[in-house]
Amino acid sequence: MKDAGGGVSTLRDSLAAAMAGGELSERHCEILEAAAGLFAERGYAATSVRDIGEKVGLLGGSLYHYIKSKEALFVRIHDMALQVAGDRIATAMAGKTDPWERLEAACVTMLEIQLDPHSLTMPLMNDFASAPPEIRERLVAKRDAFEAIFRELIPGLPLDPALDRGVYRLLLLTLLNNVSSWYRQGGMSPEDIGRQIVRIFRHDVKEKEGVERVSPAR
Amino acid sequence: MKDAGGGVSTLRDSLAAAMAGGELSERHCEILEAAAGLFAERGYAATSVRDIGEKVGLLGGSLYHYIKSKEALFVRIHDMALQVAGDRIATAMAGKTDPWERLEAACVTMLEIQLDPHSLTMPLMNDFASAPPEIRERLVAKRDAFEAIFRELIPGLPLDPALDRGVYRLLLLTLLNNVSSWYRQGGMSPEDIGRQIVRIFRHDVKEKEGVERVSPAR
DNA sequence: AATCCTGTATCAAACGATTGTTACATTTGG
DNA sequence: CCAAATGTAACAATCGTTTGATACAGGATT
Repeated sequence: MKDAGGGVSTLRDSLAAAMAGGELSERHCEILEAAAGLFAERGYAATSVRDIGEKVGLLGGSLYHYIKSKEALFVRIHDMALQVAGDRIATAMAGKTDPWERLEAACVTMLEIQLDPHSLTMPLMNDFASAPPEIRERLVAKRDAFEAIFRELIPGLPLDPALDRGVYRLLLLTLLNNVSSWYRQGGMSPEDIGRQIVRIFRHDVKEKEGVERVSPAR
Repeated sequence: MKDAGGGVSTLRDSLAAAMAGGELSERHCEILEAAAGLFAERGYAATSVRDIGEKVGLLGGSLYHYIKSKEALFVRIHDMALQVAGDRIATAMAGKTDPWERLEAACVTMLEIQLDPHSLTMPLMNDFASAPPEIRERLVAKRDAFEAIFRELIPGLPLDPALDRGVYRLLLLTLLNNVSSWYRQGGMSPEDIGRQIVRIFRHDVKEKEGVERVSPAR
């Protein structure tokens, strides 16, 4: 797999790195990871601190020597997940120049992250609903920053002008964020699904006849 | 009596009809409607019975002369919303024969339902996560039945064979179900968005030249 | 070597708040 | 005056969180 420079490719990797750097104890890692899984699985409101504790073999109250609050824990996980995802997508796109290829790389990578059962991270990108309004603000802001990747990617596409680029971007992101709701292992691979999505979303501008155009790769 | 040809078009209408039919008291209606709004807004786990009571001007406990339990309330709302949506989409498609037109009618109608601030209904179609596992089963089953509309619609499309019809359907439904997460009033209309979606998803099979093709035998 | 000290990690138990729910009393309208 | 509608008040459970005690490690002191 791609291991570019710093090579952080999953939440777990990121946690391991932070651990090696001495910023995080092993237990701290376990807790973040367990919490990430539960939040992703059942949502913020439906996940109790005691649930998280049980998953790492601690009492609920014992977690508070590692976390400041449940909210802070959630926010932290969310931030880390976005960071990891952003980095990984960026490195996946690096090198590619063809706009559609770049888009495909971004989509496939995003799906690989979200659908990897071991990375248990990003499904919480859509859990804003059950989170307290105060932290929701923060989450939305961070996610918007993350989505800047796509905001920069899409203007470069030779897209059929009949399509509104604004909704186009929103629809694509909506899709990438929610495939996790029906994806089951054993069927199509994240890569296959990503390619299908790009195939659906690929509508090249119609080339006018008589206009020379060096067509990119294909 | 619900006449499929005539006019149940929102959850509120459906409630009004049930009220007129004597099946539901007015208060009962208010409660269902308020609950629908809150469930849609914050999810199942993050909505308390007292919240619902407050919205209709009652104490939490007082609701229990109208509902059996919070779970039953949720299931009921979910079922009604699906019923209403199914009926409305069916009537919107009635009459149309062209496959793409039928698809567009279904998509636009689905979005109109989900994005209508007065119908406050269907966003809970994706709130399975925070609902107790027992009722989740039931919800999934009902939703699958609802989605049969699309399962029947898509085989009729003259679709580019490079696209897998299975994921195609899933992706389309994912989109329709989640536009509500970013839709804000004042921008594009639900109809506009629906049309954009169909435009993106429209990939006709390439007709081979010289091959006569009559309407698909079936 | 035995003792003390300090800090971390964990548990046990409880706090007050909130949850879904119920039993009973009270109001209200016909 | 009765029945439906609503309030009052509490139940046990669970929530996030805090407190205080306990166990155990290593380093410093005696």
